[in-house]
Amino acid sequence: MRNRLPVGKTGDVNTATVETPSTQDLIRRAAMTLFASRGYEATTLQAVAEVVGISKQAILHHFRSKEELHDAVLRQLIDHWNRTLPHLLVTASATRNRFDAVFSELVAFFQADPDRARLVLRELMDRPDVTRKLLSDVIGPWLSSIATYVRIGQERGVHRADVDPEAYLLQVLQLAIIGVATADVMSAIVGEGPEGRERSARELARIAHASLFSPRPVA
Amino acid sequence: MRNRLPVGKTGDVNTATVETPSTQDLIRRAAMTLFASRGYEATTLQAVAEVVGISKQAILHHFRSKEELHDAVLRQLIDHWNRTLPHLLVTASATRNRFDAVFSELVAFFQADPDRARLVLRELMDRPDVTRKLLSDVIGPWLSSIATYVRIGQERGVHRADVDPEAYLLQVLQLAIIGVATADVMSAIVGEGPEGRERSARELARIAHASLFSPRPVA
DNA sequence: GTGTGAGCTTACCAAATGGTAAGGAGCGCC
DNA sequence: GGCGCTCCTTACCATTTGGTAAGCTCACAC
Repeated sequence: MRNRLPVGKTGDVNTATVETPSTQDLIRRAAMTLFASRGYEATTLQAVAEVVGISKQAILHHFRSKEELHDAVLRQLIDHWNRTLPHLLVTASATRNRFDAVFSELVAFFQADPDRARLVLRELMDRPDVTRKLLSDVIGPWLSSIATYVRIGQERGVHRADVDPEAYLLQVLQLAIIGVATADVMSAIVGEGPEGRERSARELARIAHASLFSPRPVA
Repeated sequence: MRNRLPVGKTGDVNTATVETPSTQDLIRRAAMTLFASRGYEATTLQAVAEVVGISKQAILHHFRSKEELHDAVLRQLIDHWNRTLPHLLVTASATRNRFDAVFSELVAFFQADPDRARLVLRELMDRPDVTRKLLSDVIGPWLSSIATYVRIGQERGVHRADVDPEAYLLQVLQLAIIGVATADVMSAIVGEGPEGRERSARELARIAHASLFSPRPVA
């Protein structure tokens, strides 16, 4: 028997302190990594089990099926997003240069765990119709909130008049996602190792910025 | 027995005329679609066979293994790219507004068959290390050629000085790819049906343009 | 007509997959 | 001590997977 630490009745909400991660958590994390890097179909329960160091059936004890595990992983990602959102928006209103702050937070969210970007991308490709709704719900509020901000900027002449706020934000979001998801491959073309990634990241920020803000009249 | 048309010795280079597609072609096309939409692992030979309307073993008659089929599909895509490249560059030098022409050609290449974008994206995610080399070889020349063009524009002051040409082009390429690959899902958020796609496409072009060209001094 | 060979089919297989059934080990509770 | 519960294991299973073997059939060369 493993994992018989004083962890409370398993299943109750974590009591905030940093505990030894439960087996469920370990499974979720391993599955996340594997789903993200190999895809759902290509990921076997066996592979997840080996990463965690338990038997395949132990997984099926915690999650009734592979699909339920998949759902759990996804829900965790969404939860994380929703928990990060407020912080992101607070950053937005607190800073002078709001947009750059929000944008770097957005990129940071995915860079903090590239599996997030990869997983989102996989979902977009593997289950377009399901993901469409999901994405609408999850990023919809975020989108219209920031879009409003962009529009205000447009009225003030700070933002380019020809920007389509929603479309623009979606493109930026896509860039952030694919940038992180394929960072290893794509940025390697532009330069070896961290240098390439650095250049890619910088250029990404530059593009997002330059295509939003009105050119300063070089007084 | 099927496909016993006057198709010449199978395997010889197509004699240019529009022929009844060979079974090999049909298999390749079906596989392309399935690989692109479901991924390599999730695509079974059985599924390909059903699309084509033959038995699974017929596929294995034409391609020694699933992997060989995969290679064939990829090679076809690369060939197509290489055949389109010259046309793309000719367009570049023939037009006044070179960049916009090249860019729209690039997008058109993927839009002409969204499976191309999806497949590239899959490769990037599923086999990063293999794809890194491949991509370097395939788009390397294209990249440095256009990068040079961007640099010339920079010297003339037409292009923004702070653009990192290679990094910029890669970002734009990524945007084109993901834009097409996830068009259905993402653009649906911005607007229903073709309207959303229209807005997304326009915004994509705008971003690429605005982040490259120097702001016109609004004389 | 008689090979010859490409194109395809039926029959078959070992391996791996997701999932079920049943049972054991350790803990808290009475 | 016995009960019950969670956690996990071994045993097992039907199905599906990519792939092999062998043979049928038609078109064409001779």
